[in-house]
Amino acid sequence: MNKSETILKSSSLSVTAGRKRILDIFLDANNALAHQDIEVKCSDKYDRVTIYRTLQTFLEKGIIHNIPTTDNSVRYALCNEVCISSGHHHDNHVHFRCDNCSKTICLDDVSIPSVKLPTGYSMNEINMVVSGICKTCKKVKVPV
Amino acid sequence: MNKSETILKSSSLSVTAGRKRILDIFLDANNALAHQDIEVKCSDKYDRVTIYRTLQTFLEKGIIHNIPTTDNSVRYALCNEVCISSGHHHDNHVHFRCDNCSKTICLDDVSIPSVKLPTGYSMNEINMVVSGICKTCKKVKVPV
DNA sequence: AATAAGAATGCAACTTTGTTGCAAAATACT
DNA sequence: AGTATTTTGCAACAAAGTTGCATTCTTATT
Repeated sequence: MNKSETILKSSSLSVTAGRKRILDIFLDANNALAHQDIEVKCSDKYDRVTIYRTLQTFLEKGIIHNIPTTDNSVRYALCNEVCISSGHHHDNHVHFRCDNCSKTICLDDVSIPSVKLPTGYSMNEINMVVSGICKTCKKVKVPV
Repeated sequence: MNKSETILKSSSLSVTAGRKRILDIFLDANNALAHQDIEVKCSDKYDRVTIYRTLQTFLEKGIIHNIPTTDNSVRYALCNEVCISSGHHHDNHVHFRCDNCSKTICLDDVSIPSVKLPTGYSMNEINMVVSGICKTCKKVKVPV
């Protein structure tokens, strides 16, 4: 039993070829993916609608989490083990979006600092997205 | 000369009825607005396309800034005075999204704490969105 | 292993959202 | 006021997302 299958079972989801494929795409990716990215990789085999529904299901089960963007293309990334097993989100890490290659990645080791909200506000989730130049692009494009 | 007109002129934009109207909508609003919100309020008078182009222009001129979301509906909010006059963004405040009323607001007084990125990453912008229950909703829905 | 119940998928049709080119209208400049 | 320049609205289109339903696949049970 491979990894994707294990994850699906532990989330009490039925194991289907489509779900395994999409999950594998996430497992292979080293960055967050938009719906479109996934569609490009497997729309020949699986319907667009299936991809929408699968992402929705994965979100609900806490297999993936979404990362807000300012360009109307929400990105999704695998949750870490703790998150998946507990069934709800413990994503307390910062996300990084590269201005050059446009990739979005989870900075699993950088946790979101706490903030104090004004009186009357109660906090549920925090999201933090930093943009800039990523490690890989910095190496390539040596600043003048 | 009213406020919207002043802002447009100081951003060296030609003053048109549509731009004034959209800017007034922002000035009246106490929360961030999605394209859709604006469309609802004035699509009878101004074309959808005009709204898209106007928001784009306002963004470029630094009159508004956008707030990332996880629901594919980017929201826009007025920038503060400093930001508008300087022509580029100094939005260093936290945004709050209420899970109950879905309104997104700028917490102008809460500034985004700094984070240390891993070696090799350089920072450009930071975005922070906190979700939870806002002041107004808290008052209304007394927790059991 | 066969089967039946339930879940997931694909398809079609549709709605909503966003984009582009171009002619008409409005604005700003002198 | 007249003209160059911008902005707008329209039309047509492209892309993104949703819904209902019939078919296929999974899973649990015998």
